[in-house]
Amino acid sequence: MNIQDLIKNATIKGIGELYQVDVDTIEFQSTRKEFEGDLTVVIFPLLRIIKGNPVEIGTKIGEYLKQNLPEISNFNVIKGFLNLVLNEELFVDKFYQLIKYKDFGKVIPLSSTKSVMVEYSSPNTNKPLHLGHIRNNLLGYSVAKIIEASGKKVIKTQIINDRGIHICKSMLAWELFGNGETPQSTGLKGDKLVGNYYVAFDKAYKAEIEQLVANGKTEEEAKKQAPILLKAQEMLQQWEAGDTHVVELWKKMNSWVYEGFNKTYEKLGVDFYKNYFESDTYLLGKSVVQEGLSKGVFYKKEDGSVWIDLTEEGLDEKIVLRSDGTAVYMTQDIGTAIERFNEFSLESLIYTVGNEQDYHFKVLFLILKKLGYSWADHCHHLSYGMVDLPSGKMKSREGTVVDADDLIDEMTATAKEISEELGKLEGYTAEEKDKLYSIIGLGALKYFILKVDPKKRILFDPKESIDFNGNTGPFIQYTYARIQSILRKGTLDLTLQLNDYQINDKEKSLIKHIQQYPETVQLAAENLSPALIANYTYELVKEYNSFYQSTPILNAVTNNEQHFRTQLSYMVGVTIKNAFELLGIQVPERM
RNA sequence: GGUCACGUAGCUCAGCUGGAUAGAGCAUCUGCCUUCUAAGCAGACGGUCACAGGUUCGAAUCCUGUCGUGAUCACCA
Repeated sequence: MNIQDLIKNATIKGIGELYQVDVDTIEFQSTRKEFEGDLTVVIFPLLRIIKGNPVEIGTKIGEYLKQNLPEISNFNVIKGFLNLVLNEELFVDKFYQLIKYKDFGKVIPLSSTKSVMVEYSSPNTNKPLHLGHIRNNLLGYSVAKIIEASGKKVIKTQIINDRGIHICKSMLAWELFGNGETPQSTGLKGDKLVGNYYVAFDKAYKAEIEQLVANGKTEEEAKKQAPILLKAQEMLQQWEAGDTHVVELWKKMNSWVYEGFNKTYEKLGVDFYKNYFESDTYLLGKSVVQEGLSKGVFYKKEDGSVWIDLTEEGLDEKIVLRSDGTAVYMTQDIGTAIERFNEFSLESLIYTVGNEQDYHFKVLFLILKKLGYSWADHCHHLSYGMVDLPSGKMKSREGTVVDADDLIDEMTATAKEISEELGKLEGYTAEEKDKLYSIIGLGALKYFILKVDPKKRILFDPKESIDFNGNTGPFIQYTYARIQSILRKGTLDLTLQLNDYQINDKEKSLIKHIQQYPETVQLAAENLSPALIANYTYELVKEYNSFYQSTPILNAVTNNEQHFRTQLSYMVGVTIKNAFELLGIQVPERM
């Protein structure tokens, strides 16, 4: 049990004894720095149960606790706040408990055999990944890690949108203008090559529209009648009919794309346990719709299309099956969700998808619930804001996207530039340096994105690139590297327990922070927010740096101080490493 | 127009279930490298928490309304 819980229980018991009342909720918080004390009891809420003056009540409780609990060495009352000063030995004891705990930061797995599925990335196969996907991937991956650390099994997955009109556009353009180009013949990454043809299609399409408009068509007509679009639509029909030539081409071009995606995923450091393909799932859900129809959850319109009426829930009517009997996006998602819960023993399912689909998921979960699936309440939409550029929204067709690979390379290059300027890496091989630049560059990028609350939009300015000072990944990595340097130079003995060691305020504060880590992980898992972990780590690092610079160097202090400081540094290092692992960020041994 | 999200320092962001005098970084200014890595530390400057009401011992936090920004309201995905 941690110190806080111990005191909490004792306080509740104490108040019960003192006033002969049942207390269930007591508000605790850690004492603010300006005041003396470690733990604060807020008296005000008690006034509802215990009549009287808050200061008097606080003093009475404080005196009682001081007399009866050896853990409490002193107390003071300011307004309605009872500040408890804890015995310092407690912190030292706690510290040695933490050091010995090998899986520090990880919650012991529950005996539950159920898993949490986290879906993220989910790209289309007609274009390369961009900055928006990066936010999605980092968020999804990190949340998966955090949930894992909170003691649950996690299944990471993506659903690849490998079928539809978009990929047909790329395929058609490749046939028309491609001259048989391949990733091998061009040296381009497969996803880049296919993306280029998507752009080529759009260019040709626009030219045709212009031509048609010049010939007297309205723009709307032109958009629908452009020959190249009609051909793409025809291709989609051929694909659905299983036309050998089209299917072969589709397989070939998609395989190029997957090769390219995998390289990007590898660079980003994300992975998946299972991939779903839309070409396999797009027919799912139709039978469920029939079932729902007979149950009266859905209804059929005159033209044969199937709908659900959600007006009672404050939403509107939503189509679930087209009049020609084919599936829509929603149908497919209903089917896929059911299949996933059947295939795996899932406790919950998390979709990492941008906030432009908030409405879609609200409806999806509601439909699943109406269909009678009790797990519908355990489906979550991990919604995140768009990543905007100073120039406005990213649009792949207009070439205003920030390409994922380019961005990663740029970050690495910036890391290199700054590192060289500082010249700390003399004596390292080129290979070691490159590895480090990549760790730092990616660390900067990942931290920059993850430290922001997922719900909020991010304004990303590629020109200003990313700061390496302040609340950034490299700053934290740097602190970690410095700690490793201390450990290399000093002697670290984790078995040495200094029970009579007198800790100072900064050491105490650091121990409090470290101790708080598992709670932060738990909280982050509940809120699906890596930002909590990121900001926690930054605060720890600030605290550590302040401690570190305010203390004399190691060989100028007593043996005991040396040992304790080395141990404390070690523990901060472990905490940083653990936290960054949950964010998918590597930490360097030196930098 | 309906619905949802967001609005905190010049800029980028924290602020957990309501608690004490609103917190960082960047930028600007002042100190600190013969000392374990100065990608650092200490300090100064900077706020009508969009606005107006309400709930209460107490509101940046909860509720209502207004304004601003964005998303969404397809037989697209």
